[in-house]
Amino acid sequence: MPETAVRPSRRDAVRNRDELLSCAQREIARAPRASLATIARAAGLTRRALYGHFADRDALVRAVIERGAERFNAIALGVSASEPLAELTELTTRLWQEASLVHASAAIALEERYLTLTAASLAPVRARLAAIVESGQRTGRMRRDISAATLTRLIEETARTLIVRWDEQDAEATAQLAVRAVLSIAGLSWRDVDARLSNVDKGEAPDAR
Amino acid sequence: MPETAVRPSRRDAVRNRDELLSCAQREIARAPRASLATIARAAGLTRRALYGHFADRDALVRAVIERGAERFNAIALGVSASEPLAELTELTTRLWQEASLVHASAAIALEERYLTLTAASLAPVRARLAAIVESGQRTGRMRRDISAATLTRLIEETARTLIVRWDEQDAEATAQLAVRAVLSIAGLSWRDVDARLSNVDKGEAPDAR
DNA sequence: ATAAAAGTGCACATGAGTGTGCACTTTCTG
DNA sequence: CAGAAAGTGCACACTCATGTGCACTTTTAT
Repeated sequence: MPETAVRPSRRDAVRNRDELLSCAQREIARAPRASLATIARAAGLTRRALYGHFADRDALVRAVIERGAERFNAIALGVSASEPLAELTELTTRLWQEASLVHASAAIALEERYLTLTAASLAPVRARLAAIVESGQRTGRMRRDISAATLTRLIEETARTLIVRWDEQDAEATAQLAVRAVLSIAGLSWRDVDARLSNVDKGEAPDAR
Repeated sequence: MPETAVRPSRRDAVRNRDELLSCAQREIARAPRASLATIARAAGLTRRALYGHFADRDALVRAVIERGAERFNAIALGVSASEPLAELTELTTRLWQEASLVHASAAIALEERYLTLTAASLAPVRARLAAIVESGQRTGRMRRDISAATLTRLIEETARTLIVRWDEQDAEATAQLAVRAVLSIAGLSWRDVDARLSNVDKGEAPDAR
């Protein structure tokens, strides 16, 4: 046998590594400058033990970003509906359910240092959204006064804003608010938005004007 | 004569204090944790000299926030038009011109520590916007599927997002993009938005739907 | 021109956070 | 059970930023 994997490493270590990532996610979302001591303590470990899992703070943060992006991308790829506006609605709603995970990525995304990594990690989501927007504009369901690229970015930022800067208690209501905002940005009048959210999945819905 | 103002203080000192505030504004906007050394150097002064103007970092930051809010509020109070949507358009456009000042306030506003001060300092702007929204909903020109308070906040956040997170070169185009986004959030369909921005100030414009 | 105000340069104390070394204990896993 | 992996506790060196003291020079206003 080759010398690969002398010992497969213990299971509790894997659990602890996972716990560290989860806690880092939460703590960093709460305060982007959360110290390693805080994170380790939250995971029930010592600061010293953390260094057994991650070389340094940078390695930990990158792992957190990639981990968040992973679930994010999975959701984006899983979304599909008969029509662009329905897809946009579903995408926004689904991502909302992962808001707790998103918070971290969003908070870190602002840091100049990790901007490149974040952008790269979230490429699949962005690509999916871009496809939806393109299809929406082509079929006349989304606004055409703004270029596809700009509109994609605008929708992305609007969703991010709602996710990051809305600490309301009523998650249900806020999620719907996000959908309303996104659909409005997409070009729909508020009456169309309202109608669309009243009769869910009624198949062929009215397009943008 | 009473002992008030033994020496009226030098003029260059006033200039330097002003320069410090401007640079602090810019540097903090660029990196919220900018060190006092960086700020002082940008103002052509020594870190030590900075302490001659402000007791500590906290005092400097508060002064920056209040300074930014001041111009902001002045603009908000100066805006008036015949009709709510026109007012909203003008408010967004005007605030855009002060974007460089806004950047700082926005960056600092995220800091838990100064959130109270920021909110208080910007109260006039918020009040003005709230009045516009209320009037817009009452006259049927703005959406009614979202409460006035929530819609006010939503518009505010949308504008902030566009201002903070858009580093494009073409300021003109971006400013118009902000207006389009804000009007869309207000409830207009994209065709109405587009029509409104084509014939500027045509007096009586179509309302929402 | 002159005295106070403003700014410089340095030194120093402080505090928080990072990353590492090392001896020791706990906990899995085969 | 035995031994390696994982974690603990503590000490240490290092960096970066803040805030202050003090002697000295430059600038401004009268």
